[in-house]
Amino acid sequence: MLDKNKQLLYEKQAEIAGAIAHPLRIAIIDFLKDGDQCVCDIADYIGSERSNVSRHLAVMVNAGILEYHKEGLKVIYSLKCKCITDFFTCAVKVVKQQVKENEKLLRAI
Amino acid sequence: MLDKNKQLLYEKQAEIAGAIAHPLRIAIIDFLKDGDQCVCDIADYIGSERSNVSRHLAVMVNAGILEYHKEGLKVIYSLKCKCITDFFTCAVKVVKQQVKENEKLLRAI
DNA sequence: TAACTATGTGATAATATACTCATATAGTAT
DNA sequence: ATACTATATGAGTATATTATCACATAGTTA
Repeated sequence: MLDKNKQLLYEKQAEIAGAIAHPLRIAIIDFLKDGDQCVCDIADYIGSERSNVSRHLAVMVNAGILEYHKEGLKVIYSLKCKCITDFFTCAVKVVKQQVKENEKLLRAI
Repeated sequence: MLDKNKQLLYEKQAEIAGAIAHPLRIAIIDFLKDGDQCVCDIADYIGSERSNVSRHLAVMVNAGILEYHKEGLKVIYSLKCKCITDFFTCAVKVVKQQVKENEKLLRAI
């Protein structure tokens, strides 16, 4: 059975996974991988409203995967833990595996 | 700007992250790490209804991170891609970092 | 000070997720 | 065939997430 401590860790980990679990947030993480960016540049890049981007950023800061600092009017966001990109490496593997299976299926038709 | 293909990949990756983003599902993944299991044993382990567990399993199969095979009445689930545990390694790092920061904060009071 | 720019937040509506209970399905055993 | 066990699913409710708009805040510049 699950003990309380493990459960607590699972909740925290679920929050972190949840903070990644959105196409726009993944786009943001992928963008920040190549360097820190302010909200307006992120918004331009992913093509969404600043208020919306601001909220998505807040979700990720809250989960502990992003950090930020202010520069004048701008707020610059950056990845707090580069290891987060390991997830993407795995996710790509999973997607490739699925594509392979779909190809097999297609050939069987 | 984001191109269509990247956007498609981001959506798929978000689905995978979403399939991890629940305490019970993380508990299940952690449980399956040590060996394949049937629904009823998973349900007993995490302490939730079988119907609920069945749905959580379906989410993960759908996202491509679990697979299953039938053995008589039982359905045995297993991790499809061990690399999924890399995410947990990173998540633990993130959590530890947060704890450290909280300790700093505490000492400042 | 006034106008401006970047960011964040409250309120709302739309949508998605999660859990529960009852029921369906499929395989097993008597 | 009947009763049983494991699993999955439909329906309903409760809750959470997301996007949008309007507005608030904070720093900048004229």
